[in-house]
Amino acid sequence: MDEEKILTPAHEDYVKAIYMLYSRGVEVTNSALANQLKVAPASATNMVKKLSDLGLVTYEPYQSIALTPAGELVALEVLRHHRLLELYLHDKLNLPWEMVHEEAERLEHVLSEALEDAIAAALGNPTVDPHGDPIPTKDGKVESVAGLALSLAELKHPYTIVRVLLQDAERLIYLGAMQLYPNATVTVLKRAPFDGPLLIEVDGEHHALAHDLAECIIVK
Amino acid sequence: MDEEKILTPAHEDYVKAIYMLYSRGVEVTNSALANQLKVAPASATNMVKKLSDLGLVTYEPYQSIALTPAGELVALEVLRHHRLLELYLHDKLNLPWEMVHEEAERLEHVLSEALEDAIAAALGNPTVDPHGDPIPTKDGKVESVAGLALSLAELKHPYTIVRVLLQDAERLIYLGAMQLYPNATVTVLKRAPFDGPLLIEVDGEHHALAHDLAECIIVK
DNA sequence: ACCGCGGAATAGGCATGGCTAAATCTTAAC
DNA sequence: GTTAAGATTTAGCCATGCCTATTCCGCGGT
Repeated sequence: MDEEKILTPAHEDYVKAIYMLYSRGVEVTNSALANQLKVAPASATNMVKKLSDLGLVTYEPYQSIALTPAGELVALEVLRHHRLLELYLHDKLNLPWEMVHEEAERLEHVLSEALEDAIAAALGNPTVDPHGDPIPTKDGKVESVAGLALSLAELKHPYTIVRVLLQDAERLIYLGAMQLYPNATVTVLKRAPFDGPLLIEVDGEHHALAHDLAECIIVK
Repeated sequence: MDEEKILTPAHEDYVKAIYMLYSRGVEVTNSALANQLKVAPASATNMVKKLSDLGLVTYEPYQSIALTPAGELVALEVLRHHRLLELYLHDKLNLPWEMVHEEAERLEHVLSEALEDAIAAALGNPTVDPHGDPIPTKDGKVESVAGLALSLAELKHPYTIVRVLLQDAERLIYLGAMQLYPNATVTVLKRAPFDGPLLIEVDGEHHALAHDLAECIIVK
């Protein structure tokens, strides 16, 4: 049951996207996938059928999609590549955190086992990437990051940021400008009603933070 | 005259191969290219026509192929990526020299400008890779490496290896086992007639070295 | 139970980048 | 000068992955 390694970057991207949607609690439909990957719905249907033939997903027409154990392993391997690369690019090559995602997006598909190991070793076998996302182990285990969204945090209580659930460069730059990085300490001073912005304090500075951004910041 | 950046990895591979053949003094024909890239001759003809349309090569049916200035720039950029990566993987990630070529072969196509710069900076803007091959500068200049083939070296005279003109892992492992790396000191003790093997001394050890391998080792 | 609407699947195209087989050109031998 | 061998090009095919247009399903409203 193991032929493997005939997977193209496209296969990997789909499997990864399925995993991401699923782990985010979204129902994995072909159109959700298409939307995530910025392709036409028909393209997703097509590829999902191929993944099904490869035994990486279970799929019946008009039903939602799920990864098989084999598919999950593939997803976790790609994710491991991605997050190791993000951390490496950030820590060893000093790329700013808003750049590492898109770089890793391309590099993850051409990373050999040997290079993966070398990178992991150079980083001291780390467990989280620069956004606080956990790095799966080689045998496909991910530790879940405990914490709550900043939007739900107790007022006037200092929290430590453990994770930032964003990839797009613009918003990461914006958060970075306020020093809202993992390990930073942040306090919510006031919360506007009706899901309005939060007044927060980071690094001695006060900022207003939109509610939807606060939902993406996980603290402890 | 500059639209660029619609180049696929395949385009880059062809342009690089044309540059390599040309710089090695081989006449660049479609079949030489096909042979170099391990594709069928017809495939090479096809792609060369596309490169010609892109203005990267000059080509008339049944004639040999040459890079245009634009094509040469592309080739040198790819080569810069390749050799920077080789050096980086070798020096910073401790991959053995026989592995770096094939790793770089895949990575070179997905290296952004920013990452290229970061790598070059991390290495201190080096000029040669682990095989002694010169690294083109960003503006497309290559310094030629002076030296002569070990097969032509004077007897009983110590030389320093400056370059090893091989990529395949097996032979690099073989040379590595004898410590025949760039910067190593080597002395030819005896040369067998009829292009026979050379008796050499490296690192206090005596070895017999086939003539064709000696031709690939450039010393000074 | 029926209808219709929207989401989902199929059909059919297109570009890339390979391939093989057939036709064609070059060249060198007779 | 002809011709045959070998290299080169053309023709036509296939797989990948994307697309648009069309058809089909299934569910909510009546």
